[in-house]
Amino acid sequence: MRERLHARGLRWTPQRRALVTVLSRTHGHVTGAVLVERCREQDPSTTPSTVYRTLEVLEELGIVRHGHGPDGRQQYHVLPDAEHGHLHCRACGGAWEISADEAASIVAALESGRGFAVDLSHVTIVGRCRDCR
Amino acid sequence: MRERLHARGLRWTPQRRALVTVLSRTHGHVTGAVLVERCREQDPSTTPSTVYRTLEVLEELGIVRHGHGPDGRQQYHVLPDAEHGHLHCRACGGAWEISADEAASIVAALESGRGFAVDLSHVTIVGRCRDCR
DNA sequence: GATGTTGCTGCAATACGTTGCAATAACGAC
DNA sequence: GTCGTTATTGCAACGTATTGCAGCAACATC
Ligand SMILES: [Mn+2]
Ligand SMILES: [Mn+2]
Ligand SMILES: [Zn+2]
Ligand SMILES: [Zn+2]
Repeated sequence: MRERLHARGLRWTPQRRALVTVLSRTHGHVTGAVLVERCREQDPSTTPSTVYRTLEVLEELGIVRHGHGPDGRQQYHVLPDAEHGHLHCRACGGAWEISADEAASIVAALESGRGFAVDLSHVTIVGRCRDCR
Repeated sequence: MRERLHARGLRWTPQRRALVTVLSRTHGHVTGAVLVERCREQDPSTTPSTVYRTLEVLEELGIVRHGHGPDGRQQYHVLPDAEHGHLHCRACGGAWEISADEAASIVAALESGRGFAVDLSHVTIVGRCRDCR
């Protein structure tokens, strides 16, 4: 991490170290607010603005990615095995991942039809799951 | 409007009348915050909570639909001619609509593969447009 | 180890939205 | 028109996220 930051003229600070530690212990998806809270557990003096700004930096480095839940709140995930989108059932609150394969249809359609490059990590689709219909 | 509400045991209040008036003059997409602002122009005593709660009611009635911009903020649109999704370029801020046809691929894939019913109005896809690549 | 540069932090203010609760008022019934 | 029921409002507090700015500190250089 330290080297990745330095390579871009950025700095390795205690606050960043704390967030990276928190992230390394995180699996699956987390909201930004939860990450702030977990950093506070480590260091109660943690400020939200610093956490959110650090998350932006880490996203630029490709360490994390974010999307938004059905309510628009940020959801982060760390170093996913494979890029994927997100599926949420409005009725039961269930959440699933959309694989690149599954999304290939729309990604290809927008690519060839409009020359548009889709950010699959940021895609969230909301609706009703089989059980809730 | 009055009858649609009464049919469900709901009430036709001045505050709802004001929002409906504002909406009737609205074309395309608007953020929730802008709607609050426009209601305030008509009646400065307007409260955000009332506006947002009324928007929920109107959405249940099918009068409006909402999605979220790339930043997660709410975007409403009134009685669209056809249901559609939303496409945003992260670089230039450009926005386009995704027709039902264009989205048919993914909607069908999730439907047949998982029995999932997609809410296309709520779909927002972010990435880079042809010009910005 | 001291010094200068400049990226980062913390603070305070702001924006957007939601929620609990007590008071209000729309509505139907008489 | 009056009255009772209960949906709705307005308020205050809270949750989530972003931004400008002044002071601080990580880093490279010597
Ligand atoms: Mn939503
Ligand atoms: Mn986003
Ligand atoms: Zn469900
Ligand atoms: Zn663009």
